[in-house]
Amino acid sequence: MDLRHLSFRLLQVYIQVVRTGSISAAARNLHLTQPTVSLQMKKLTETVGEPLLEPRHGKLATTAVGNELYRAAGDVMGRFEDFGHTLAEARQGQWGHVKLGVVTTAKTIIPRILGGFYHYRPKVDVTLNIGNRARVLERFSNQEDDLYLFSHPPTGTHVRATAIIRNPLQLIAPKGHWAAQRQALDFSELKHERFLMREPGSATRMAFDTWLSARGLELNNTQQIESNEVIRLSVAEGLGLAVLSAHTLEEGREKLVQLPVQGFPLESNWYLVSRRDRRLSQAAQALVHYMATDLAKCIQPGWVADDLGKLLRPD
Amino acid sequence: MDLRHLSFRLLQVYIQVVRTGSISAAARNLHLTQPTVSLQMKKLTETVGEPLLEPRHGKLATTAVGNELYRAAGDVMGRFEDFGHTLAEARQGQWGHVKLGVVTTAKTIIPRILGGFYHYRPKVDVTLNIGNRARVLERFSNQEDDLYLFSHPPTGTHVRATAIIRNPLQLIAPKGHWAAQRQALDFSELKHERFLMREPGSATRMAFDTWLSARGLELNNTQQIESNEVIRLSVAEGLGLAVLSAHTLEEGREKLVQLPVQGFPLESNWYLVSRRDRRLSQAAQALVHYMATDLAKCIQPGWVADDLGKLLRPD
DNA sequence: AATTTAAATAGATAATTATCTATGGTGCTG
DNA sequence: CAGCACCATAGATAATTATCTATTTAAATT
Repeated sequence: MDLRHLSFRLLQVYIQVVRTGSISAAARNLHLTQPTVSLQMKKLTETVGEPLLEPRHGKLATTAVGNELYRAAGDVMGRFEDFGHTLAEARQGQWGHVKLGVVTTAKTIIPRILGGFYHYRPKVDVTLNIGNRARVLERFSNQEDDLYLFSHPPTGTHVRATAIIRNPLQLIAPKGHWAAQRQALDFSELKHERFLMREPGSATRMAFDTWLSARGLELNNTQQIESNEVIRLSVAEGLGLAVLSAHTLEEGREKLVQLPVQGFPLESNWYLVSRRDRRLSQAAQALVHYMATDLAKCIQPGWVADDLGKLLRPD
Repeated sequence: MDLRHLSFRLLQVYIQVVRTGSISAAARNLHLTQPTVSLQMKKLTETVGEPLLEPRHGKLATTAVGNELYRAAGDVMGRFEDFGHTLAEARQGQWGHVKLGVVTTAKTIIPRILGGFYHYRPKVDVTLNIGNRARVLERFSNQEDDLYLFSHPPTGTHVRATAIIRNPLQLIAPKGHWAAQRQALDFSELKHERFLMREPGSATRMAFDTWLSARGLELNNTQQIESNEVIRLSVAEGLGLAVLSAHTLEEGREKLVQLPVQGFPLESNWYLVSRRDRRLSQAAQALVHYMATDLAKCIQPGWVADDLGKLLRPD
């Protein structure tokens, strides 16, 4: 038997014929004409190579082989019905995978977002890829993930970026630092202090550098450290000052103070980034939707960006 | 999703693509060209309405939906492979149903034949319909069974009948009957005896009547009894003489004698009958084949008809 | 025997499929 | 950067399918 030319439709028709025991009745049920069904049965019989139906007591009944085929056909249709249901769920984003590329800085808020999302769509599987900006950028250009979280989104026409979470960059000093006594400070007063900074290319560093150069300022005592945590601890130990995302200061802030320098905290945001040239899976769309509507439930309300609705508006 | 236009072939191709992770490789395996497969994947994707494949690490990998489809496709193909095997068995007549219509007289040998056949083809299911000649004839004309066993097959061009078992009709008398003393008898000497006979239309009766009228003989003392067993017992009790199939005399012959009348036993046969206008199922062919080759194993060899080979020769 | 119902066959057609060759784009690899 | 391997698209065609209407044949019922 050559299965190739068997189609699901044919099996569907066959099942109807067997169930009704009549070609005409099957035709009526399927909104076909009687000859159509008759012909299809003929073709099916030829494909199988054995008689499938025989008249018995005025109805068509299956032969032994026909009955086996009926069972096989039923199993097969049932299996594909299941698939259809699964598919429908996937269509609604009930179900599926999302791959998320995240820059290291953002890793502190991610767990709360995903925690909330898990309750919203328990069957959606999220794979998280955390890396420094360079690695995530590379993943972005290789299209390895569905969605990305950046502080400074890459540029390009195929990039779709929406600010979702505010990310104030604070200027911090160790508790007891001289500048902490002051009511107000101008940044120029700090230019001889030592600053602990992330590597160039990191979003925090970029924002700070931009701010500095816009004001024609230059620092002459800096040290590069590649981890926000280490920077935070180092500042606490009195090794210098730093500009850090407020999110990394959630804990262990007892030994730190925020300096009242004009212009700080620097306002920046985290952006949810996707590629315009790639269709988002329904599961990914569900995540976007969740962020647009329920982010405030899992993030301190003050940190949520102003216009989350933008996420849902096509552009 | 509309399953109708899904064909098994398409799923087969899809499975290859998923397994090899490459359209070109799948095409080679299936002896198709690469664009063919490419196009088919496109069509399949359209049918499902969701992306199924995505490039990953230089190969094509399934999406979540694609993977579900792959599993469904695998299940379905597996199911139909099973069916294929079942079908192959049925093709060899390993398997299936045979319906057999048998006249009452023959019921004594049927169990032995079917017993042997059961060992030959244990999975073939035989349904036996036993009736008097008239009922079996009716079944024959309604095509209710696959094969029939008659003493006098019906006539007609669409009837295919082959003698398979000899059926000598013996003239019997009660032990101690006057005629039993004689070395040889002429039938005319018995014409005043009472004869117990089956109803007109039964094969035994027909054979006897034919024999009588060929010789211009007529009986003037007959009684009709519709059962061979009752006739046999009645003869034993001295109620008269009878002509009976040797097969019905297997047991209880102590009180009977066979009269040495010229021309007896009447030679007749049982015929295996089928309809030329109806294809025999493989299972039925297996039964025919069994009779042609192994009948001697379950029937006393002297009773097997001469040319069983005729069963296997198409005509 | 007449009527009704169901199945098969014939004949037709528009749509679809399966398949090809040829070509263009993309992304690795030496 | 030239070459290769891979996928996608275009364009073409012969075969097949799905479907119809109309008719014939067969079976069942009055």
